[in-house]
Amino acid sequence: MKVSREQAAENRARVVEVAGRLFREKGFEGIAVAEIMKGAGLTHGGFYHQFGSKDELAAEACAQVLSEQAAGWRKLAAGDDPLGTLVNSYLSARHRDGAGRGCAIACLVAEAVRQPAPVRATFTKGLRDFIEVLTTFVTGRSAAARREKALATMSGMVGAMVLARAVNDPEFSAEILRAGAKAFGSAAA
Amino acid sequence: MKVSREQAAENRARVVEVAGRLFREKGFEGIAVAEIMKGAGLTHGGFYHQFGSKDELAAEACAQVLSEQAAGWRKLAAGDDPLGTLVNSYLSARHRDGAGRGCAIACLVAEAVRQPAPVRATFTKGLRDFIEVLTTFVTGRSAAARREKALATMSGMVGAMVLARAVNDPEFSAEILRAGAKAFGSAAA
DNA sequence: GTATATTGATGATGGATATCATATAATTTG
DNA sequence: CAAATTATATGATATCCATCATCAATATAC
Repeated sequence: MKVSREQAAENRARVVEVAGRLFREKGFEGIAVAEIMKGAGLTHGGFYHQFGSKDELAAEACAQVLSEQAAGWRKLAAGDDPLGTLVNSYLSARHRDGAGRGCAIACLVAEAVRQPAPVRATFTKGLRDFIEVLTTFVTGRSAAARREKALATMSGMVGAMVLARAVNDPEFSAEILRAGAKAFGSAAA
Repeated sequence: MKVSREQAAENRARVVEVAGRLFREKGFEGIAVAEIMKGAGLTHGGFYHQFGSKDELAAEACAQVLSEQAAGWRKLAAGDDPLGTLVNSYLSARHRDGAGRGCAIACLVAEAVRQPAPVRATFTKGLRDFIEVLTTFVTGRSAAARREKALATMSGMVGAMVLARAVNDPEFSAEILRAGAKAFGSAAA
């Protein structure tokens, strides 16, 4: 059946949104197109009227998620101690346990390597944005030093999060997060 | 056809070894049992006489790879500046481009979350070993401080490696590795 | 209001893959 | 050297999944 333009656009947006959540939760290969459509309240058949392929949806969903995330980070600049705030919220149990609503990079980097070009390009751009924001949050003598610090901080945050998620001992996992927050959360060089 | 006991044991070991390489290169879900067997010069049929399931092989292959890796790290203790040596070799272009022979954690953490219990347990144990070794490489006032530093260093190394691999711009990738090596490679607190 | 276009549903299709039953052949064992 | 054992091969089965052809229904265009 046909549906109004607005309705169709809304449906499409919902597919992208659901895809963003499910890809983060289950990985690119861990979720089927039919499941995503079902999650959006549709059946799998109409998918190819709206998207060229699963990979295309993956790229679009990632772009969406990454840009929202970057916007969220930028907002922190207005507040107090942006770096500490960011790192503490990033390396929180809440973020660890809510992958579907969390950082796309932490969920999907490892798989990104094997994804087609558009997805990799999207990730690269997203990471550049994050680094750019982080550079304004850290302190350092020179611009180069701040950029280095931003890169190391991003690496530390992502690494600590993936490790904390992988480990099957809650106490060990919490320890990883605490150590990361302490090491990466202070703006001083 | 039948084959001598030694031959069979050798074949089995080769399957584990090939699996270790291919899982690291392609991920747990990115490689089929038949491919692994083919890589070991066998056909897929005999697989289930040697292994209970693909997951069982995954756990065994990971355990093998992780323990070899930990042994390699321990050897560095004898040399000069073990931390610097380790971090520089870990965050090298060679390691980035040779996932099949590199750190199993960097290749597979993100997927580990969704793996069955034995695989997760293997990873957790492997990570504990790495942290233990790293703790002896770093400096710090107290044992607790050294352990914190070891955890943060491990997070930083893994994070920098996965980011460097995900990015599709060689220059950006190299920059990530350089910043990581500089930030995490010095034994001082 | 009728015709057309288009969204979404239903249901193939083809490929891939894990797992397993059975066949084959060669090694042990007695 | 014969019999029993067993490692590997062949091939089947069942499931899953991406993609697509076709159909039904209705919103938009004329």
